[in-house]
Amino acid sequence: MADNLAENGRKSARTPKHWALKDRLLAMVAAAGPGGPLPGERALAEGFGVSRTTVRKALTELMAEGRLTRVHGSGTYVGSGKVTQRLQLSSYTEDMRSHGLNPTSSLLEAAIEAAEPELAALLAVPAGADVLRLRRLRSADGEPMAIETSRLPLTRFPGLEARVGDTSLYRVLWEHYGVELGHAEETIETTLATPADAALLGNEVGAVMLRLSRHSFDTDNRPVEWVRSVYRGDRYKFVATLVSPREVE
Amino acid sequence: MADNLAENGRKSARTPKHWALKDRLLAMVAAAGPGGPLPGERALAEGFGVSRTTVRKALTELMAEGRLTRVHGSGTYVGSGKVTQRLQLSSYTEDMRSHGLNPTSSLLEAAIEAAEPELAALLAVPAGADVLRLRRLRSADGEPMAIETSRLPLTRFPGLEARVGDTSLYRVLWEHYGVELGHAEETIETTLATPADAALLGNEVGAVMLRLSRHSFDTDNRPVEWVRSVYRGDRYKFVATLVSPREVE
DNA sequence: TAGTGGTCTAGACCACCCC
DNA sequence: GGGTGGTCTAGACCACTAC
Repeated sequence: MADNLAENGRKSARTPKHWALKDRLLAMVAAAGPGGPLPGERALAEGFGVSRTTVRKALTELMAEGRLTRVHGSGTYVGSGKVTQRLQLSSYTEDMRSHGLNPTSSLLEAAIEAAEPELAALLAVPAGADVLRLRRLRSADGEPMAIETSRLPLTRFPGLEARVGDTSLYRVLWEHYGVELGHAEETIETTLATPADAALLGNEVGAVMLRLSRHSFDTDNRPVEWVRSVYRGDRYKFVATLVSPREVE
Repeated sequence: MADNLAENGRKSARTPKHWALKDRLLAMVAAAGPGGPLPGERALAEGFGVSRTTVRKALTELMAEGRLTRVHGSGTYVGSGKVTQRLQLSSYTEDMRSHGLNPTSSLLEAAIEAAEPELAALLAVPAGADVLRLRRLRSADGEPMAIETSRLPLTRFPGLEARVGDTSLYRVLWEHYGVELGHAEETIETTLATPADAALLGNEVGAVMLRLSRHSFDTDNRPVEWVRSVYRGDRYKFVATLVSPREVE
């Protein structure tokens, strides 16, 4: 068996210099240990006999893989690996705590907007209806991790804008409106950090990100929120439990 | 409310030239229409009055976002957007068909290996036990989309290596071994295309990819397979349905 | 063979951090 | 001020495609 190997040699797996460099850099990463510093880019370029551009390309890739972090005026350091977050109907706070991290969340913005037609359809309100837009910066152990923008229909949750603060949004929904989440549709894709993302997350523009879009429904199947989040691709992975259709019933 | 805006101006959202370029390129994309060609990189550089390096950086980002595809000796073309795949215990084939795409799958490799300790633990077999490794290239409408590597315990499925072919693996498991999948744990994260990935997928080395790792169990809760896949980040997004713990019971 | 994208270089200048 | 990362340039050469 195993010899329809799809033309092994022909489309040769060429290894660019920047890719090969990664192995040598990884050795330095191992030597430096967690959080340890690497030599500067100019020193690396000279040491490896390549251009600084090539070194930077290799470093950028290692950063995207979560092996390194770069701090602008300061230096390049060994990264702290990825955190696994479960895709579930629970709060960010609980989730981080279960990983032994200290989660914080700062409200960047809370504003009322008129629903665009698309958003209106998602939230089952008339176009132009009042919608509360919440924008949060999520951090863990002081490091910015994700930016999350939620939209909720104020027609269903009158006065909600005055009740959002540091407490869990889902708790507010339950205690003040008797609403409990039943299910959600969550989409995951890759995206790149915009200048605004990069400024908030201490990232580079164009850094690899994971974009999640969540459409949540209550136990009566009515839409509750529409959330778009970007998570640092070098710090996060997500895990979901899939069940057989027969098991759900 | 809404004025703990986290120092709006200070960490200024600088917009690099390559990022600004994207808007102008996007206009050309809209004009060219689906599949249409863009001018060559040298022409773009001259036209926009920037270096070819900067043009390439912008093009690379647009490619990562699925707006463009580049073909080596040929040119740059308007991309075809992302396909949404549902995270569920179903076959790739069924999933693609439901999107009106014509899925194909070629077996790159089928080999027997001795289970490393980690893999052995995942498959609940003794270390060193025979494991069948299957490597497939998944395509849709002729375009390579994903590389999938599955490992199954041959101790549980004797003779499986002779039964894998073009039929669905899950069908073989059911018809010959009476095994049906019950649930799976699926992890999603970003990664970059290795030289081998790039050669198979017609990609660039370092292109943004989605890595999925699936650990599948049968209806008796015994592990059935361990699968690692890489999907082109510019072509795929995934969607999962989340249910409240109370609903599952 | 001519044109396209893919890789790499050497060097410049800017923005930021730390002393 | 001196060092670090971030951006950009102009140009060279290679690999691949199309003719």
